Amino acid sequence: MQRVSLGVTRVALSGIFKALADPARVAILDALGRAEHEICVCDFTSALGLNQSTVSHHLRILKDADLVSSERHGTWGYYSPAPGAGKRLEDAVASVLPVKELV
Amino acid sequence: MQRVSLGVTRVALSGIFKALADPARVAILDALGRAEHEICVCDFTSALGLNQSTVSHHLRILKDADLVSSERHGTWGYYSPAPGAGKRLEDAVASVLPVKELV
DNA sequence: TATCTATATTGACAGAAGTCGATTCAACCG
DNA sequence: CGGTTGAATCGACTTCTGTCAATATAGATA
Repeated sequence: MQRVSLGVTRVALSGIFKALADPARVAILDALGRAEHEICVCDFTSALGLNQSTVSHHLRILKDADLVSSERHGTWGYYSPAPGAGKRLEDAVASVLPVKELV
Repeated sequence: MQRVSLGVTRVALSGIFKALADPARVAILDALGRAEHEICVCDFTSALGLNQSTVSHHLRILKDADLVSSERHGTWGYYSPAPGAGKRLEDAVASVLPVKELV
């Protein structure tokens, strides 16, 4: 029986992945990534076929995970990918990747 | 209100991330990635402080997601990262990454 | 055969997560 | 001021998930 070492930040790591562990949030992030400009909440409710409160809920989870950032213009709330979100995701994946497969 | 396009495979994508959305599974994958050789189930039960059936449960989830592969030697079950798991993970992340941040 | 051992599966339970309706909040406009 | 509108929050409900104890399975060994 060999010794198995446990990484220190596995809870934090799984937290990032948990933020992506829902089809709606993947769709949101994907749309935000492709968009030329910021997207408002109301755009998602129709596109996702979800209630407004549900969309707000998913956006807050993505924001808590620092994957998106929000900005308020009047009564509209606009969302965009958070700065550095890409790098944080890549780092998260790299840390669970098989060592041999790292270049 | 602008049109928002939805990717086709968002359920599949979120499924991959869901497999990583638990600290125990992150630890398992991380350990398998660093290990020189395959690791048997019994190694994880002590390292993770989890019941044997719980470890089996997590391993099955990882296997269903094609992230690990298993092999049986006698009564022992040995696990290792599935071939191509790294690439699949990288592709999954790339598909939700902000386009601008892709090199 | 019987028995032991490592793993897989099943059943049950508590807590987490997704969803919606209703309400509240904040900014705009009469 | 009051009313409207887009978004956030709250409350309730259902479904999903992680966990363990108990049982079943597969292989080794006597």
